[in-house]
Amino acid sequence: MKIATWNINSIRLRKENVVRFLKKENIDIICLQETKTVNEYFPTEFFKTYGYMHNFIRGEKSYNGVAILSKLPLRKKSFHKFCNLNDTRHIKIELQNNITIHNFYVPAGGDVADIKLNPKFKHKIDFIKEMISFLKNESFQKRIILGDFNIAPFENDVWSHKSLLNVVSHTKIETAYFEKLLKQGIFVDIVRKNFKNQDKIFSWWSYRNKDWKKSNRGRRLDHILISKNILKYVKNVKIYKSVRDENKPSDHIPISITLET
DNA sequence: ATGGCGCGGTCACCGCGA
Repeated sequence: MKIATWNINSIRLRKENVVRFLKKENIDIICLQETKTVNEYFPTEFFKTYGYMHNFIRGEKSYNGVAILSKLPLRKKSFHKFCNLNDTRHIKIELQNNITIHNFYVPAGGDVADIKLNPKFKHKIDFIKEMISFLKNESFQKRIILGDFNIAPFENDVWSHKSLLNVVSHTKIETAYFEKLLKQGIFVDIVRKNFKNQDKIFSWWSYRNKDWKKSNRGRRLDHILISKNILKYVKNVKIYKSVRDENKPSDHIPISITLET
């Protein structure tokens, strides 16, 4: 079973890119973020023609939006309204093998890393705090927590640790909460675990660089965390850097894990 | 030190991303 996560930055604009990736990599379940459309405009039927018969889609106009498209049956579809808002930043599904998947789109947090000065940063911090308590309260499930967390947690998850310490996504406030999430949820950062600590790993490169590959000012903002009780099922982890080179790409790239249950 | 680009939409400017 191969599961991927990808911040697609508009599903309507990039549905062909998604299909190309799904076919090439033989993905069973794709979890998308920033779909940026209401459910009625989501290309649900289009993905069914490629075998993704099962889905859980939760979108809104223009902003946010999460979706899970699957070849395998989904059961117990649900979502939680984080920060008591109606924005579309979370869905949860359960598979027939009892593994649950949470798909998250965490708020970006604006420019100023101060909850008193910047309501967007406060929203981000409140969201993560609630994520920690929400996930802690789900007991003893086999879980995969994935999506765009908008946090680059470790030194080699950014192109320059020094330059980004005061930049939202890599501040100590955020990275400490990420580590708290791992600890309290008893989660493994399976992507980081598959690399050496000193390896630079990125999942996002800004559109604003002339040559993203040459400047390589990336960050690892997208994550796949797994509960420790399914660590033994993990057979492979992949990051698809070449996808950033496609025509009209998303600024994020997909990541996948392969499980044998 | 700043700005760079790209998305959707009350659509040519604006809010937002990070």
